[in-house]
Amino acid sequence: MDADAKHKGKIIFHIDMNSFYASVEAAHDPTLRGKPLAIAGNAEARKGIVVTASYEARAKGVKPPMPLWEAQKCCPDLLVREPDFDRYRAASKSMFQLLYDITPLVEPVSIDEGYMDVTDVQSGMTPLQLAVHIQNRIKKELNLPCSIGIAPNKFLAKMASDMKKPMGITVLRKREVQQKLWPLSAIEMHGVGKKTAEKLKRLGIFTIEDIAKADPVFLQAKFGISGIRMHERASGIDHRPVDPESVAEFKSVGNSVTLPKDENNSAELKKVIMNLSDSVGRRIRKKTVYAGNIQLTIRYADWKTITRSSKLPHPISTHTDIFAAAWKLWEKYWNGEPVRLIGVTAMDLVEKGHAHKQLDLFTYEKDEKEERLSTVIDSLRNKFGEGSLLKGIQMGDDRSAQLRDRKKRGTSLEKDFLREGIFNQSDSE
DNA sequence: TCTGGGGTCCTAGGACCC
DNA sequence: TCTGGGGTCCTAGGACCC
Repeated sequence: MDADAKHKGKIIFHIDMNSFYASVEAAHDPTLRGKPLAIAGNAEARKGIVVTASYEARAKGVKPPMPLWEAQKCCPDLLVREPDFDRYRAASKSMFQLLYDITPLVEPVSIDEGYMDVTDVQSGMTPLQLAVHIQNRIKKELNLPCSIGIAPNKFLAKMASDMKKPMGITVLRKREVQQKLWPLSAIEMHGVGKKTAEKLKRLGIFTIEDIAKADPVFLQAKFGISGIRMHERASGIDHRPVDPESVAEFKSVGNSVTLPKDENNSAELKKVIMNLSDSVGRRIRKKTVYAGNIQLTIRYADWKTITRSSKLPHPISTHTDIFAAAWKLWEKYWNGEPVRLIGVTAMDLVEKGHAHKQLDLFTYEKDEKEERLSTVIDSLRNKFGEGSLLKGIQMGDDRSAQLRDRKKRGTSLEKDFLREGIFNQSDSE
């Protein structure tokens, strides 16, 4: 790379889908179009929170994450749909596929947003024309609206995509930072939330301009490394590259549930922890990683939340092992009071190939067997759905009885599936 | 009628080791 | 007799984002 190229500015896009879940539902069901729509869980199951609101709903004051009853109060004709994540994942996949058509330098950030580094894209178009082209394709082919920010780095691109919604395209040049960014209040800065904004106010800092003009040493003293970062970002500086690999680098995989009612029945709670362990196990096996650490989250009725984790002697991936670890934490730390939410998270994830390094042969073979059985059961479930096999897994308290049960059900059918080549099918999603 | 579920990153204290 | 000072690992909590 020559000296000129090194100093040449980058061109970064931030693509931000507008009211993504609501827009996907409207694309799917024409009767929802142009109406105030909220995507929210079941209120009876205490999941009645607005996750996404259409712009028509936002105009009436509906704003996630608002309790559904509150949303209905300010918008009586609000249409409500429960989230359909499979549908959103499919739409997301199509959307990113369109972006990959332009360049491989795409970094998905979440289901509905991502960065692109289009510096070296040879399209014969200006960056603005390219953005219009992308926005049009997403609208035409998927019937979904998005906003695009164009800037020399990720932070400014992100701030730019926020400036005009829905269906906006905003260019934010470095030299426009003072005029376009500085007037915004501090909380509008990506990375500054409610708590930090309040603390900034107490320090006499109200706008992004105030942050940029504050002494970075002072900010560091008050906010640590985040203070330095805040100061840089407010000045329009952000050196993070667009990293297409970052999607694959999972740090943790967890599942949690808010229970229909506050629960202190031990048997019920045990079932919940089994289910969570089961689904976390399936998800990490699908990614072919092992967990070196299991974390249990308990939220009590009064909203007080604790997390307890423990590093494992060796990495695990089966339902049985994950449950055993989570249950140990539960027995040690649950204070016996009614519980609102439980979560199980696999952390310290390691690639399959590196997981068994320091194990003796016996443990290794035992693990391989268990894991193979888990994989068989995963396949059976994919094929026949939940239910038939789940019973066997969830009922027994005795671990070896469970294993025998799984083995009996698994191995007899394992051959059939090998014959059908089900293990060679690649996972969708 | 309070307040979902999936994550990442940072901080801070204690244990432990040299 | 009045006791340093790093460095690393582990754990818990909290801020923030979508």
